[in-house]
Amino acid sequence: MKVDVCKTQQIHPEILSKVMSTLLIDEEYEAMSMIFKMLSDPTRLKILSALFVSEMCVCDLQEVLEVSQSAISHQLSNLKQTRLVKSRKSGKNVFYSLNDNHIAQIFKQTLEHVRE
Amino acid sequence: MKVDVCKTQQIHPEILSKVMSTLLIDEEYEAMSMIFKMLSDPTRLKILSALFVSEMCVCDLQEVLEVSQSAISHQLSNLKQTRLVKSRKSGKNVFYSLNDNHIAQIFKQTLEHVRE
DNA sequence: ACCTCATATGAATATCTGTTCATATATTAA
DNA sequence: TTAATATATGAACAGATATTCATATGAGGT
Repeated sequence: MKVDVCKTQQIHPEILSKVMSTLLIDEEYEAMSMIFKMLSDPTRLKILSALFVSEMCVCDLQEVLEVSQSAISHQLSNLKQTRLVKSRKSGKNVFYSLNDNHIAQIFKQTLEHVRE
Repeated sequence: MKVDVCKTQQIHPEILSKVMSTLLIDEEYEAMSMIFKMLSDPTRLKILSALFVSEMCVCDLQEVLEVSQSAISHQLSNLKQTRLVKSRKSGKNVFYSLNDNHIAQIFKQTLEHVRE
């Protein structure tokens, strides 16, 4: 049985120590991956990019996206739980809006990349 | 059976048209979500943040991360297929490095957000 | 040629994710 | 109160994903 361990160990000690010293703590990687996960679905991306323009109620979002009301509600729930959006009630409607300044920048930067 | 369609339609026509005109094409959302998906896993994030510092061979990466060689190889393969990293062979080693300038910026921006 | 080390890869598996369907809740109008 | 609209939500299901395990490939060293 082959053991899954690098035998040589530390082929490049200088690089290793340099890299080790710049690594983040696990909690930071977890937190970042959570945000990226929220951005990794086209439906949620569309919702967010709509909200960049204006706050919107679910019904309006339904007109803009081509997705069922239920699917939109579920995704809004995800976005809210991770604090990317917030909501306010007004009569029968619930209006959602961005809860995060950084997201638009991250979005923009990635769009630039994609368009290259 | 309840039909999943908003009856009122266009509660806020001004907002709707404004939002519609700024929406991207589906291919762009797909492409962006692909990139974010690559950033949405802690193992891949660690790999990328190590590569920000220096190119590295798989064996070195294994020292830095606490993940099996196989898992690292699989993830490097994913990162390579989506063009986030590139590789070069040197003897028994394969060195991986970043293939994308934007990624570091996106990473940095998200880290700032997380640390707020 | 043989052995060893570094890396890759296919299959299997467990977990996670997004959508749908059905239904619940809540607000307003009649 | 009853009906209708807007939104939320739980369960079920299909598809995606990350890891592991076993093994394959490939390059050097002896």
